[in-house]
Amino acid sequence: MSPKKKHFGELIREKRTEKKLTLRKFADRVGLSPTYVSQIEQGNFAPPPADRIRKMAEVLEADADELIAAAGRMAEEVAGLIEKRPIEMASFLRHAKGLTPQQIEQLTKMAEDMSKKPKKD
Amino acid sequence: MSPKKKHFGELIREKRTEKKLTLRKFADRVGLSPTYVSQIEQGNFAPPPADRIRKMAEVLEADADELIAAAGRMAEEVAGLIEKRPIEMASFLRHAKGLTPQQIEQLTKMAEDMSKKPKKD
DNA sequence: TGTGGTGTGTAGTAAACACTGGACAGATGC
DNA sequence: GCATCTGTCCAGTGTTTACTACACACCACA
Repeated sequence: MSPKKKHFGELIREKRTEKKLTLRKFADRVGLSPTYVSQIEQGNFAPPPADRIRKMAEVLEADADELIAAAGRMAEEVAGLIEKRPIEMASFLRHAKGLTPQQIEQLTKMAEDMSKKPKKD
Repeated sequence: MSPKKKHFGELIREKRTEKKLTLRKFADRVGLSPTYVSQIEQGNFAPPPADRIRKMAEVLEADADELIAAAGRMAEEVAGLIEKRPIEMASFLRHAKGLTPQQIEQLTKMAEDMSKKPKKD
């Protein structure tokens, strides 16, 4: 249905070669072994935890969210954001689950406005 | 600062004794060993995964979200809700992070309305 | 022809997670 | 006195996670 969704490994391999980075160099800068990175790029190993992915994004000068999303690791990335109001956030997410990206963005703007002027003026 | 926040273990022990359930009976119905439950209630073991907690809530006829929140396990509970639009949801959560419960509830209502009539009428 | 640089396959590992079993001590009832 | 029910302590275990080391094969090019 969709245009052949590529997995996390393919994605970083692509970004890495674009940056003309060798696997060893890349692994070294991220702080991982070449073996591990190789296996991840091939899709044999699962993507690393979200914080490692952020480091990867930094080295590759890529968008961290895109990589984290491709890795299916967004939940752990946002864990810290919901822990202050977990119940209300859970309720929100259940209702917002089926919305389109545009609708979610609209809600994001509203949230932004709300935090600018906490009282209703 | 706050009124002596009680941890997950204390909470289920409270609910369990309210329901006049013995530790063994409770553990049995949830499908866990008494040892394990005992340690959790004392706070020696970490709370179990979110799905176990939901089972506990069911047995105790308690609110699952409250227990999951107390366990600090809400992230894994909502993981499935964000995986469809992870990037947009992450962006939302970053902006909504500091809001009050009332404000979040307001946004939840808006989300609810949006899913009722997806087109703007 | 060999030296250096590329990625890869196999095997293993340390630590964390999610538990369990069995022995036990203290109170309760007969 | 003893059986039974309560929760607890200690030690151990299987599984998963997040990796690593080493040996290897391939290619370039001097």
